[in-house]
Amino acid sequence: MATIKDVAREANVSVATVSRVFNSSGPVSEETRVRIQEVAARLCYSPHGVARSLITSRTNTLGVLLPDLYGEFFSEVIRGMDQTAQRSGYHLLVSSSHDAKPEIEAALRAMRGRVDGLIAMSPHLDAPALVANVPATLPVVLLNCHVSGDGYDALTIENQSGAYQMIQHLIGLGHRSIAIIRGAAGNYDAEERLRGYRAALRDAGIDPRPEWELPGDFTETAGFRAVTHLLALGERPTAVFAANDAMAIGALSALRDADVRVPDHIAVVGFDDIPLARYMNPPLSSVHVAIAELGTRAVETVLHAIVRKNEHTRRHQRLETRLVIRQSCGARLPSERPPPT
Amino acid sequence: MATIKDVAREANVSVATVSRVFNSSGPVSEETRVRIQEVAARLCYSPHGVARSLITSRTNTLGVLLPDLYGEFFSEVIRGMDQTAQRSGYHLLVSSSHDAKPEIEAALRAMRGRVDGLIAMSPHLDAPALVANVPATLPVVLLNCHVSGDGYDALTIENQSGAYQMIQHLIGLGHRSIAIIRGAAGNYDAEERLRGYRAALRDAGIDPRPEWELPGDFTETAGFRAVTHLLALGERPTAVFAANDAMAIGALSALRDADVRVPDHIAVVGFDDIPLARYMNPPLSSVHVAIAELGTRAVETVLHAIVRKNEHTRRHQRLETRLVIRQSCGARLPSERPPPT
DNA sequence: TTGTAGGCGTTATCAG
DNA sequence: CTGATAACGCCTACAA
Repeated sequence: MATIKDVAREANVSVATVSRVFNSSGPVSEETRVRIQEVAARLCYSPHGVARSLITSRTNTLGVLLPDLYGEFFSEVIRGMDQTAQRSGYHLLVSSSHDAKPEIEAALRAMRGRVDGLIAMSPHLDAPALVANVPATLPVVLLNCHVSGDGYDALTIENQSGAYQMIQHLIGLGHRSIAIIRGAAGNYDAEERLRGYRAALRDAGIDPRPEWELPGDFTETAGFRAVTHLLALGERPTAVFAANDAMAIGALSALRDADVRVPDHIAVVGFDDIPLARYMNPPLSSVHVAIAELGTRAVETVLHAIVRKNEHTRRHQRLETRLVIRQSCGARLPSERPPPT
Repeated sequence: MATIKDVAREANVSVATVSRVFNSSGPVSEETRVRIQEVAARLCYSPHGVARSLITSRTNTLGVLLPDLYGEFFSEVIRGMDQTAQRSGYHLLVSSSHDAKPEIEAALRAMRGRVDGLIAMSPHLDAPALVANVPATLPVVLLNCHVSGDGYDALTIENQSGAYQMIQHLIGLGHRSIAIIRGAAGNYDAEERLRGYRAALRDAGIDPRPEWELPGDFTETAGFRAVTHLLALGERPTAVFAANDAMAIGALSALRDADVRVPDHIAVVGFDDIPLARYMNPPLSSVHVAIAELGTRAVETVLHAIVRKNEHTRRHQRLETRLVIRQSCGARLPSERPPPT
């Protein structure tokens, strides 16, 4: 590969001048500028990112640490991040599928010196682990994590109120026996959604039934199994709240196999409102989360911390949710159709 | 951040010795080794990746260029890539959502000097664009692209035979009027799947019906619209082949809305066999593609080209597909259940 | 407007 | 076993 020196030699100038034209960082006569650009084009020269990073100590790269996320949630959040990062000339260094703590810490260390900022979404991540494994000066945004204090920027979904509203909606439809398929153990979102579920029941004066709090892990299979288990129980709830849409889809599938009709015999609702939700049979009622927006906001926040370092104040942002009522919960509403555009 | 110099000074050794213990690249007495490690731990030192890259000219990073992919296909392919890359100590620099050619070329250039290899999945990418924008020495793997000659490693799905087999299966079930919902215009996979569809009809002596080759773009919405359009036509096919599962799901949704029963009134099949396919109502027959495996193979190939540079020979690999028959196509088979594990 | 030279943090090549 | 020292490719004062 051609280096800045090659270009300088060919164009009969110094490397400094070449650097100037590539960074617009100083006066260069029009004549030499075009000559240098021609030579550069001919030699297929473009600045070596790594070398540039070393001297400027900016990598134009954001680290993204993700857990073992499946399906549309993953792709949507990455899409949001990438689009926003690209607009500001940043790249994404992605490291995913981390579920064990030592693994995460290793990934964290491996990113050292390679990124200007970090977005970490990991249920197993806490402040001490961060302090020990990332330089204190590196801007970090915690995504859907437990946040302790305000040592870091944090961005979470309004899980609890979302779940609360959904359960409240079911109660409003007359349901009093409502099961939940819980998210992965130890997961922050899972815990908050469970909290919202419990609070809504309590506030409606409905006694909690531990046997109706079914374990899950956010996969379709878990939803399928939970419902299979549920149907084997003596008494059956009239509604099921899955802590995410993937599990709700698994639940729908199990109910269909058992010839239990939705929503006639049992109502099913989910959380996240992934794009597919509206195409389910029946269309799935869910708690809408702007997933791509979550990625966008995370990147915006970390970029702000990087670019406007001094005027940046750390804070905890929460992403609003809203109920999307379709047919799976039995509410009689004007049916929803895909967007006309 | 502490540098190698700081450690050297604190430990009363030269930087060379510190470098040796961190790279196990030379003899160091046990005594000084532990001393250096202690100092390094105390100072929270870890080698600066960028600086290391500059001298070793290895970044331990793979560039991944993706189009505007949606849903599970995207997440699965990234998962496969990341897992494989991690195992070999490589990172993934991801750049996605590229649909316009100039955009792709810019992304390509921006990766220069930042990656040891490149995996590019882009319908709009061709050999000249690559030659002009990436150093000739950079190992490149083309994913699901048109391949011209053997200038690059390439990895594609057996689209045509997969589609052929699926149509053949439908014909075997007695269908003779089969529509297709096509993939995005100009997309390589889309074209090949269409080719397989046409070939299967032709070989069965069935005349092609241009009005049953519906346009699509791989989204659920496109599948929904295509079916809506189809139902408005005078004559109606007895089976619909969607060029991917997302469109098949949209199709199912539209049929349900129109009270057309699947598979009784019309058969529906997809392509890709995304994890969700088996949870559809009815469970979706599809052409199975090992999506994560696609990512894995791509990374393995590019790593081979990097690590075993001299003994690497470029080639075109094709990923096998296989038919997964569930209920949406009306074949009477033992019903499939989610895996017991 | 242009050139010179120092240094970013490492590793690699020599000597000792 | 250990230590100087020269790269790696680039940016940036400072000098001309």
